[in-house]
Amino acid sequence: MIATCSNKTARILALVRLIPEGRVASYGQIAGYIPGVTPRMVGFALAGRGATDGVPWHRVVNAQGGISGHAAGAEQRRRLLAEGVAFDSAERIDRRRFGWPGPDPATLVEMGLDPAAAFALSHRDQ
DNA sequence: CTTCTGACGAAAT
DNA sequence: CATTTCGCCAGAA
Repeated sequence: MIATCSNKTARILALVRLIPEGRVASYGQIAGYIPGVTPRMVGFALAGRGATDGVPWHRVVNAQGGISGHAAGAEQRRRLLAEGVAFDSAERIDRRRFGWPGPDPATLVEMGLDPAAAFALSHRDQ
């Protein structure tokens, strides 16, 4: 039950929390599910709170499937490898294999979000 | 109250 | 492929 999601930050974290083990999502992808939220806000949400509390922050990478230059980058990479996520020679993750398809439409509705957004999102990426 | 700053993305050029 | 521009939350000092 996800209530009191007035804050965009809370919704972002809630969404990140849904990413299953062995899969990754991009900042932009997460932002895409929540109207009014930009990829930057996703980054801010994770950085500002040190969201290590039940939130799999390491499963959020940039649009290129890589880890941006941040302090916990090394640990992030290590955690992903431990989950079976592979990096190519350019230190990038193949989103066709490890990318998170997104949450179930029902879950989005439950969170007060629009499933159509997810549809548009999956339609965009290639 | 103000100012600073912090894990990004996409389109245009 | 490199560089620029805009988008505009939230917590700390």
